[in-house]
Amino acid sequence: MPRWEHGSEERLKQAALELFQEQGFEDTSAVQIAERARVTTRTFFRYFRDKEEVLFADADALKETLVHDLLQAADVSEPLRAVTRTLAGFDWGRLGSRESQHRRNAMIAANPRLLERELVKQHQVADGLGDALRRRGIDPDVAELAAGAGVQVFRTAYQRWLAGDDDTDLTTMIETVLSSLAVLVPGARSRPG
Amino acid sequence: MPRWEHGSEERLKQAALELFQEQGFEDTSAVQIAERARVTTRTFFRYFRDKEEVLFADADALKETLVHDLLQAADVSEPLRAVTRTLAGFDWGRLGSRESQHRRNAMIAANPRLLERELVKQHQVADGLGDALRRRGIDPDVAELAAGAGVQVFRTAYQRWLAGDDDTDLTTMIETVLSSLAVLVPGARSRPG
DNA sequence: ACAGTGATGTCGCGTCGTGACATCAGCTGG
DNA sequence: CCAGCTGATGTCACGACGCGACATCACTGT
Repeated sequence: MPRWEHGSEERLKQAALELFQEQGFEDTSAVQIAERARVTTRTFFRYFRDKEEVLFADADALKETLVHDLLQAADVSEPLRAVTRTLAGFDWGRLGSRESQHRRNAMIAANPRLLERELVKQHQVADGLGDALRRRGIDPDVAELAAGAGVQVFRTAYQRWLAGDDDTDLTTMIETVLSSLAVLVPGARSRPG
Repeated sequence: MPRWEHGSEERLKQAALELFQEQGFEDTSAVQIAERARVTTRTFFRYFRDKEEVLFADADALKETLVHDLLQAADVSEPLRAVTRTLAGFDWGRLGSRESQHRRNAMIAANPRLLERELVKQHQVADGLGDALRRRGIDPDVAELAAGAGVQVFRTAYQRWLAGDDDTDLTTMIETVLSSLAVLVPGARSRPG
């Protein structure tokens, strides 16, 4: 097998993000992206299902990583904590600076179609984590709920971290949000210390 | 203001559901739907944003109802229970027989685009319920988590009810799932009785 | 030199969704 | 009864989307 340059995908992604930044997502067409990357429109759609998918190119790999981490986790006797620990353990800086993640987030929030896609990706992560928990021997219903709630907790913490009013660590943020979940559950008592 | 027949919307909806049933969602075009309803394609898109939206025509009204119910709820001191009670209190039979809801569900599950839309609608319901809780004086973070978790619980219960292996009541199903959530939270003890 | 393979280009097509304007029915005041 | 208004629908044109089918070109190993 030849060592293809595989330059197109990266160039397309780069071109798309630039154009989204310059003129917004809606007002950027696949044709424009392809032109800037010096390929055909057809080629664009070979690499990306649709325009939306460019912004979520890493999501699938991210999911795989998280699932892998959870499968390797030392202790899953408390499923919800195992999930949040897994999410907290990931190096989110790999996805770019907080500033750039913030811009990406704003763009997604501003566009219904992008918001849909984001929810799907999060849902898929939750699904994957739930499946991982089941493979670790957790009861199916509990696994699903733990994964869902865990992702929910993370989402809240992540949004707060993105807002960046204070400089709290993402891990700490997750812990804070998680602890507030305890008061939700009937019969729960707040954690000591 | 004239008493318009307003027949088009209902006819379009009817035609669309028939065609989806007959030949699947993907293989049905807006043109076909419009033809069967004896209107123009343009008219179809005046009533529905897109093909997907036909299957979620009632979702917005449903959300409003649920939000209204939660705002009127007697007791929200336990936010999560308030949410699940609200969801359990709704008359889901209004959305059609369990059989027809099951078919609708299968169709959605089989199509990525429809799945996206469904997640969005559920998310909007959770958003609305979270907002309602906030207006009832619940702490914002707790409100968001309670709404999210509540919808999550409901979704699990609903799926199980749809599957219909046993003939358990939806309300009972919700209660069952909810009780299993308790074991998730660190420091929680299971409910007595 | 040759055939094989994978990325890309080319062409054509049906669908999607919308803006702009025309039309037609019914109602409303004179 | 006419004129004018209003809201639903039709008509037309258009750009964007996404994909199937096939051609082409670069590079590979033998």
